[in-house]
Amino acid sequence: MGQQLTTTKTPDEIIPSSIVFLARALADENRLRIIMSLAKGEKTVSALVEELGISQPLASHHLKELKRALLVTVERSGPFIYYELVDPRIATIAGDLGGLAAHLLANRTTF
Amino acid sequence: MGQQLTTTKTPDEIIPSSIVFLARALADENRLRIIMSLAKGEKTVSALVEELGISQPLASHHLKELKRALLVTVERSGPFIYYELVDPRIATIAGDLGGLAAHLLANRTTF
DNA sequence: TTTATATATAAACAATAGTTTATATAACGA
DNA sequence: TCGTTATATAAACTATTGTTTATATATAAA
Repeated sequence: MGQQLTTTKTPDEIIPSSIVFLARALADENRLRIIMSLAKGEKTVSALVEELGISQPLASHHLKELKRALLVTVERSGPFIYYELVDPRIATIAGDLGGLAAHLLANRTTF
Repeated sequence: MGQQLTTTKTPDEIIPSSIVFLARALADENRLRIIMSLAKGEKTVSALVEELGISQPLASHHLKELKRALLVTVERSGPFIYYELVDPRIATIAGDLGGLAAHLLANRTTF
């Protein structure tokens, strides 16, 4: 178990695949909203479920993917499980993508 | 035809979906390699096909997706069609993701 | 014109990924 | 230990996406 991220590859091969790996984490609206929410501080699953209006199993599923992508850490406190962003840079990068998207949309010629 | 990116939505809804839209463009290894290659200058389809070692229809397919994501522009010159990155920031952001990925991998506790 | 080259498109298929529903596990208070 | 709450997991289903194969279109040279 646990996705193999490193093998015997040249940097040219390693880097693209690890970029793709993180980009995938941002490429789903529910995961992105989880990331943005966690950027404001650690949260329990139920807090995310309520805030985002998604089902509990769906939240757990996406949190597991974010863990697989090394983006979140998990900590239990009694019956609650807190998820926390490992590195806030992922939210910054998401913001950069949003800025670029806004720029591309504003300057696009074709509809 | 042409994906609807803007509707009557609040910024909270527009921004996530446009981020997801661009993140998807980076979330495939072949598209990412096309972006990285175009970051070094405009290229014809055949040049990309040769450089990346992918089939011509596959290259055309991914280039069409990048065009849909507003990331590339197209220009014909004789029988050749040149693709060019609209904004180099997409490559910068990809690089940022790579830097973060390297950091996450270096600092990860679980395998 | 015909032929060759460059690219796009369409159809079929394969593979991934997201979602729901149902159920299991873990913690804790009564 | 029983019931309740919080979360995870598994299975089934659906939807989306990537790839190949075959064919169409466009340009230009012979």
